[in-house]
Amino acid sequence: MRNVKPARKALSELEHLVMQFLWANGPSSAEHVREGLDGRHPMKDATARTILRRLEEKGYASHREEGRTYIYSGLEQPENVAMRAIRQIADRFWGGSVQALVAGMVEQEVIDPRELRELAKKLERQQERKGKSNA
Amino acid sequence: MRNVKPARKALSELEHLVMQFLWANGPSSAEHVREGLDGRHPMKDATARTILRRLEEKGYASHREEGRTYIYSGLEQPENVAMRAIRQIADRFWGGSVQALVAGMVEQEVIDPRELRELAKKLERQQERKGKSNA
DNA sequence: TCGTACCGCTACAAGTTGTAACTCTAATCA
DNA sequence: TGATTAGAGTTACAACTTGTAGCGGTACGA
Repeated sequence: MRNVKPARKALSELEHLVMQFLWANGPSSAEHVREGLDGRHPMKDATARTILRRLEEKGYASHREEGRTYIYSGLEQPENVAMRAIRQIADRFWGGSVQALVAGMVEQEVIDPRELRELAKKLERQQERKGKSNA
Repeated sequence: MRNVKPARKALSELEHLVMQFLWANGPSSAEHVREGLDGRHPMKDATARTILRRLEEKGYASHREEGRTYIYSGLEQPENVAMRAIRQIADRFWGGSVQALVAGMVEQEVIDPRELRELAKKLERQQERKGKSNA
């Protein structure tokens, strides 16, 4: 029964957007975030701060103080967060089987099997290299 | 830009559980659902009916009347619903690239590349057979 | 010293979620 | 036929989430 994950609270749309910003731009102040998202989602500075605070509460981000400014950064890599989401889907729809999930993707024509095989081959080679290098 | 999906409302935990029941057991009455989930999630019949009604409102289920009883069934296959979720993840984390998502799965060791290649091969053969049969 | 930048605290309306009572009606049983 | 019952519709409601932000305090720079 795989490691019991703390079922972290899910991210809302806006929280997600902010996380994406943090992931893309690295540690940032609230003002930096607000400014950076101004094109996509304008908001007041107070709003940006609220979102960042909530992200911290939910365990997705943390801050350090730099002078009087809070600099927020993502606690996890996006891949990690994504994988939790994927595993949840596998759990809910295929009793946790990731193989079944991938098979579903092919059946539903979300990915082409030929393409998938090519990709797998490439990834396999990559992993072999990695395996050798840190053996 | 793939067919524009109506961004269907997401399923809550309990709604999901009920959908799983419908998928696993086929068309069912409210009482049947309540009874079937009694071990996992006990609830009153009124609650079961509310959930089923909401599922219908959200477009996940529909009912037909059998005598005075409503028989609910899932409108979509679970695979479809799952795929929407997966695509959303791909969108959010990899700009929509399903390949990148799969690569992420390998990197995060959610699936083994060797295993993936085997699976891909099998699926490819399957698809070829299918292609031939309904050509 | 005074404005400004930035923080914490608090709020709030709208929506979601789980839970269910209450009511009405048609079939059912005595 | 009158009473019971099963199952539907309607309505409610508290807790929580989400987006949005005001307000007040404070430290720092001019």
